[in-house]
Amino acid sequence: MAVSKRSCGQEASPSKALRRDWAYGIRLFVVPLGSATASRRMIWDREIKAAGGCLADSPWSATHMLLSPEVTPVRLGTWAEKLLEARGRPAANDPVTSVRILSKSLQATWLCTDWLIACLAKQCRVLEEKFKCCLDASTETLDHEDRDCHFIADGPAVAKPQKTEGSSPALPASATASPARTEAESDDSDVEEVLPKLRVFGGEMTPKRANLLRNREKFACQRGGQDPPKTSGSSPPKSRNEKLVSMFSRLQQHYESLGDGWRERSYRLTASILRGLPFEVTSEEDLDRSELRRLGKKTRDKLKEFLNTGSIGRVDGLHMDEHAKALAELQGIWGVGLTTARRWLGSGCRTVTDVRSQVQDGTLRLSADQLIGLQFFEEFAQRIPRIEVDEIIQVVQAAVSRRFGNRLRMEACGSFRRGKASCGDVDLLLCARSAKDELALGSTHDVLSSLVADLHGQGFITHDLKGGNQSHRRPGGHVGQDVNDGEEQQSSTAATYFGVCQLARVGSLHRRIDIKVYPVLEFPFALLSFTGSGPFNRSMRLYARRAGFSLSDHSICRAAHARGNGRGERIWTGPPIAAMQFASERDIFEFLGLAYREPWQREVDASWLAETGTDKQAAKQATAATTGLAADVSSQASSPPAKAEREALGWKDEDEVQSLSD
DNA sequence: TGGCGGTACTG
DNA sequence: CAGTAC
DNA sequence: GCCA
Repeated sequence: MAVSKRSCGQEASPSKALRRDWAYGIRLFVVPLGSATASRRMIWDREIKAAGGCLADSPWSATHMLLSPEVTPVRLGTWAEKLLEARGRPAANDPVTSVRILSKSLQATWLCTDWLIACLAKQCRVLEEKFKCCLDASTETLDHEDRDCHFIADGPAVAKPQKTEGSSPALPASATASPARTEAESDDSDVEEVLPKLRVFGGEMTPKRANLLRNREKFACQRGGQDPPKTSGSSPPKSRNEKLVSMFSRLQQHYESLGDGWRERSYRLTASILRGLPFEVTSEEDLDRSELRRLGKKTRDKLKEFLNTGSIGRVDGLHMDEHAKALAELQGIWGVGLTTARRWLGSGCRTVTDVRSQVQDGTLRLSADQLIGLQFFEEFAQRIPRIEVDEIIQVVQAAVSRRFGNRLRMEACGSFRRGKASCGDVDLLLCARSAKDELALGSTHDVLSSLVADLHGQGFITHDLKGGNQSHRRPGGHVGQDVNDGEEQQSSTAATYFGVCQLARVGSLHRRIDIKVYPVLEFPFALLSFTGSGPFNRSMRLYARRAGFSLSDHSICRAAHARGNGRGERIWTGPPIAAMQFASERDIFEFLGLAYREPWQREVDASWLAETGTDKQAAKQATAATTGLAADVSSQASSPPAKAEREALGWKDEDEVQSLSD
C-alpha cells in the first residue's frame, strides 16, 4: 500500500537532517541475548542506520556493544567463550573471566540497551556515561550465580518489573508471578515513582505530562483495580435509583439509535454513575455529593425534575416506539447504518420483515453485505457461548498449523480475551512468531487469503463480508508518486477479513468472524486495540492524546495540534515512536506511565474524562512537584531540555502541542 | 465554540 | 466523498 | 450532553 496517504510525512523533511546523524560514527553490535530478540535487533539495526550509524559485522569491529540489562553474567560468559573460541583465542574456564578477556580485546564501549532506547526516544545522542555496563567488578557477587545479579549496575537502574517473559499475553496462568496481586496495584503510585522510569513518554517529561500522570487514575483505563474474573454467584447489586437508571438508559438508547453518539455517551455515563451509587438520591442535597460531581447542568435539572415530579418530561416525551425503535432494529442488520436505516424508514420499511418482503419485490436493493446481514439477522443477534468460541478457535488454529506450521501465532481477542462468558463475534488476530518467520511467510495479505481459502474449502467459512478480497497489489507500474519518497516503508500493512462461519454440527448457527494478520512490530498495538473494550480503548487513546501522542492499532505517534491560524485544529501525526520498545502490551502501558490492566480488567462501562486541574490548588501542586522531578529525569537522561533541538527537529513546542490549557 | 478514538474498505 | 465497520 |  502506498503508505498512509494522510498527514504523516509532511514534516519529515526538516527533521531528517538531524535525525540522520545522531549516530554518526557509531558501529554497533547488539549482543543477541536476553530481550534483544531477533526482531528487536532487526529494528535496532534499522534505526541505527537511519540515524547515520552503521552496524558491526562482529564484536571485533564494533565501537559500541549493546547488552540488554537482564542478561546474567553467566549467560554472557558462555556467549563470550563461544566467541573467543570461534576466534581461536583462549577462553578462560569461568564465564566471568571470559567476559573480561573479551571486553579487553575489544575496543568497544559496552552499553545497556536502554541507552539506545533513550536515544531513539529523544532522537539525539544521549550521554553514554550512565548507561555503561560494568563487566568486571562483580567477581564476588558472581559466586552465587545468576538471578538478581545482572550487569548494568550503574545507570538509571531501570528497575524492570521483571516480567517473566516478554510477551505472553495469552493467559493469566498465574503460573509465574504472585497470583495475588496483579502488579502495580501498589497504587498510590505517586509521580515520584513513575517519573524516574526512563521510558515513560519516551523520557520526555513536561509539566503537563507529569500532571497527567498524577491524574491518570481518573481515566477509565486505570479504574477498577482487580475484579477477579467474576466467579459467578452474586447478581449485580441491584442499585437503588433503579427508576432513574432506567430513565437515563432510555435516553441513551434513544440517542444511540438516532446516531447522536455524544449524547449517547453522556447519558450512558450518567446511568452508569447512578447505577454505582452507594445511596439513593432523594433530595437535592444529594446532588452535591462528590459521586455526582461530574454531572452537568442539564442532567442535574433532569434529576431535580424527577425529585419534584417523579418523572422527567424529556423521557416521557420520547415517542420512541415509532422512530427510534425502528431505526434501532434496522441498524441491527450488518452493513446498515443510520443513513440507510433512515432512508428505508422513509420508504416504508419499519422492520426486518418489511425489508425482506421489499427485497423480494425488488423494490429495495441491498448491497451484498447487507443481503448477508439480512439473511442471518436472527442468528447474528445470538450471543456465542464461550465454549463454542473455543471450538471455532480450534478449527482455525488447525488450519493455521496445517498451512503455516508454527510460524504463526494466533490470539483470540475481543470479549473472549476479556473472559466474557459469551461473545458477539469471534475476533482472531494472527502474527508471525518472529521477524524471520515474517520474512518466510510473505505478505500479510497472502497469508490471510490463503488461510481464508482453506477455511472456505472445508466449508467452515460460508460467506465473505467486505475485506475478503483486496485487489491491492502493487503492479509495480503506476503509483501516483506519493510525497513519501525516502522516508521508509510501512510496507507491510495489516490485512483484515470479515466473514461468516459455521461449525460442522447439526444445529450450529452462523457466526460472525473477523481474522486479521498484523506485522510483528504492530502486534502489541493490534492486540491492545482488538481486545478492547471499546470504552477502554477510547479512554486510553484520550489519555495518550493528552500526553501528546496518538495511539492506534498500528503504533503510537507524536501528535501535534496545529492551532491558531484559522479554523479548527488540525492534527498532524509524526512518525511512529520507534516501535522496538513495544514487544508486548505491557510496554505500551509502561510507555504511557499507566498501570497494566489484565484483559478482564478492561471491562469498563463508561469512559471518563480527566478533570485536569480545575482545582487551582492541585494544579499548582502538580507543577511544583513535577518541575523538580522533570529536572531529575532530564539530568539522568542527559542533556538539558534541548528546546532548540526540538524546534530544529520541527516538533511543535510542548506548549503548542497540547490542547490542554490550564 | 469546537472536541469528543483512529483506521480501512466499498461503492 | 459518504457510509459502515472494527 | 459535558468540557475546556
